[in-house]
Amino acid sequence: MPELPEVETVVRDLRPMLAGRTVTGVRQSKSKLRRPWKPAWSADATGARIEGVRRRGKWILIDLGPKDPSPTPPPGGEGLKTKGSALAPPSFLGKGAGGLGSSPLLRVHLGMTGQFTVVPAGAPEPDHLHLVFALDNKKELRLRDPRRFGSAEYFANRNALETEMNAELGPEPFDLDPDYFRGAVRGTRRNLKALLLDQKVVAGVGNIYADEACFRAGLHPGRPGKSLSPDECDRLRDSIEAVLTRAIESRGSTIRDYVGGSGLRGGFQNELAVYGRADEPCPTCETAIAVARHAGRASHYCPRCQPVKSKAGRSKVVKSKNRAP
DNA sequence: TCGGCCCTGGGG
DNA sequence: CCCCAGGGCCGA
Repeated sequence: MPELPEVETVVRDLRPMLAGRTVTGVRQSKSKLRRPWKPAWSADATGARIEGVRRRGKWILIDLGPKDPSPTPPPGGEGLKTKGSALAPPSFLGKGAGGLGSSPLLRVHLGMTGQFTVVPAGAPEPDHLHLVFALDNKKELRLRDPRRFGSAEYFANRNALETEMNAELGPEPFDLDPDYFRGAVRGTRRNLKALLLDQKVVAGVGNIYADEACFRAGLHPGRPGKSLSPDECDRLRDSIEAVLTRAIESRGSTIRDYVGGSGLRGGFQNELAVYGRADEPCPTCETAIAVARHAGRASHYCPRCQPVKSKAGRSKVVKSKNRAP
């Protein structure tokens, strides 16, 4: 479900609702998410003030401040014991010692069907509700995920996690350096679809927007990266940016489960050119949209606007008829 | 590099 | 019943 535009929408929705709030409690369901929320984290997060909400690739990051920011800090400093579970004492690195820059944070991934929303406390509970963060304003932040491919985790050291994530994730699509991108694409025989889905090449693109970007660029998703000209790489880079930007403006695509942070569905599903439109007419030339399998995922493309481009004679001849209109 | 797997639910 | 689905991770 959630690719960059959807995650960005959730983040933008949540930010004003969460910033400055305090987590007053956490509760979880029995069924486990892909990366299980450890019970001890509930105590860690309780009492924390939410400083901000961010996104990195398809990950949601919720920055937490030091616990107990109340106007009357206990003299002993470490006096505050969390209620309930005293398991797994949190071992912070330099936390509280005057802002050493290693505050904790929550990291959430929505997987395929995750929903991360703020609702009034006590609102009817849907099924597949996995985590609930109670807030100090009679609202709660809920993580629901039917397929349970999503995750929520607590990290004591924000900087350490960011370093780790930056080692595993490529650049954000809006910061793509043309030279970097040309090199990443032209330096491999992997096809475009696989490249775009690889979070290490570009962070945040998923199946929907990979197909949409290839369409906008007029490139067949099965093309090997090394077969692209520098110019085609630039076109692809521009297309990625354009598609994601437009999708964010429409609050993402709701194929089935996706909703933003306030529970609203997206709108970009109505503007998709090829994704999910097998056999329907290409918006540009009316040719029936085709589906193929690349990198284990379905690729949707227009056989005419996105030719396989037989360079130097092999492969199939795509051009045959004179014209279609 | 790729297939399989992790899950649940919806559609044919 | 079977197959499919926005993602990521693991091992062959």
